[in-house]
Amino acid sequence: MDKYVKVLKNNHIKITPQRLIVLEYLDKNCTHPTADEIYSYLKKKHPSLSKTTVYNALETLNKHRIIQSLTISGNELRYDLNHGMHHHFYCKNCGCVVDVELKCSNIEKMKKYGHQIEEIHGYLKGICKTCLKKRR
Amino acid sequence: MDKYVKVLKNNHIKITPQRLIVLEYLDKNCTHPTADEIYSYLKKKHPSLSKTTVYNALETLNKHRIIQSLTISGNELRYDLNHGMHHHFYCKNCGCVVDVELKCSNIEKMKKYGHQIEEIHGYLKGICKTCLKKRR
DNA sequence: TTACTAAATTGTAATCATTACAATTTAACA
DNA sequence: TGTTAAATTGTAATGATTACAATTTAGTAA
Ligand SMILES: [Mn+2]
Ligand SMILES: [Mn+2]
Ligand SMILES: [Zn+2]
Ligand SMILES: [Zn+2]
Repeated sequence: MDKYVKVLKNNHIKITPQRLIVLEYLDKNCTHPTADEIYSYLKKKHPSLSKTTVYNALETLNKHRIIQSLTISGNELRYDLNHGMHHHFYCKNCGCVVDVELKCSNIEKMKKYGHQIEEIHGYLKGICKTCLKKRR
Repeated sequence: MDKYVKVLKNNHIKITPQRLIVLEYLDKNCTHPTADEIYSYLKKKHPSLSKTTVYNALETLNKHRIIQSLTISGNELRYDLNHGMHHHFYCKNCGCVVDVELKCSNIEKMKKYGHQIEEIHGYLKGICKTCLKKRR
């Protein structure tokens, strides 16, 4: 059975071609794309796709914790397959978002505050390696 | 000399009443307000204040690292006086943003990636203590 | 396989935070 | 006190996201 069909089945999500291609796109593109980037790319091969459907699919996948949304860039959400806890770096110059593998020791310590923690996001911002080189 | 005047002077920022009241508001309100919350409150005592001016003041203060902007809630920026590194908790139920004092050991480790780090944000999301109690 | 139905998709319009811009005002300095 | 570059103001534009109603479809059961 198809890998992505299985993911949706396991989460009791109705299987639709639109959800499958959005999920596949996020699985194969680790660029933390925006909804519009996902839409624009998929629209080429699937002209009947609606942007609203992309938003709906992302919301559904997010609710089931299959993907996560990143608020790192401020003016638009970015999406990421939920493959274990990791942090992110955002380049203020080129806008790229890349993974940063850092252990986070804060989860345990948070218990004392009494809030119920459901998500942890570590966002680092600055100028990426590539942009730094170009500036010389 | 007034405390806030001094802050602007030290940063070579032209002193205007609008910048002063925005800065004072953020100093006295640790609620991580949005631009609109700041504007709506100040507008009452300063009817000639423009929302654009609030945005401009926030941008200027942010550029000089006197304040920081938080992208934690996704659909709007929140602002915070820059009083040392600290993390934030966002309640998905009531929308509140509160400080979380956690040491972050990740700054040193980031050097290996080669990116130039200018900001570090730790965002925790879930349901706050108060909302948890109300749900029982 | 077919018919049914709740849910998903689609396209368009609305919302809302933020930014752009041009006219007016003002802080800083000589 | 006069000058001027910068700041403020009000309005219009932008752009991501959401609301909504009409249409289509996935899943189920006869
Ligand atoms: Mn990632
Ligand atoms: Mn804070
Ligand atoms: Zn870059
Ligand atoms: Zn709450």
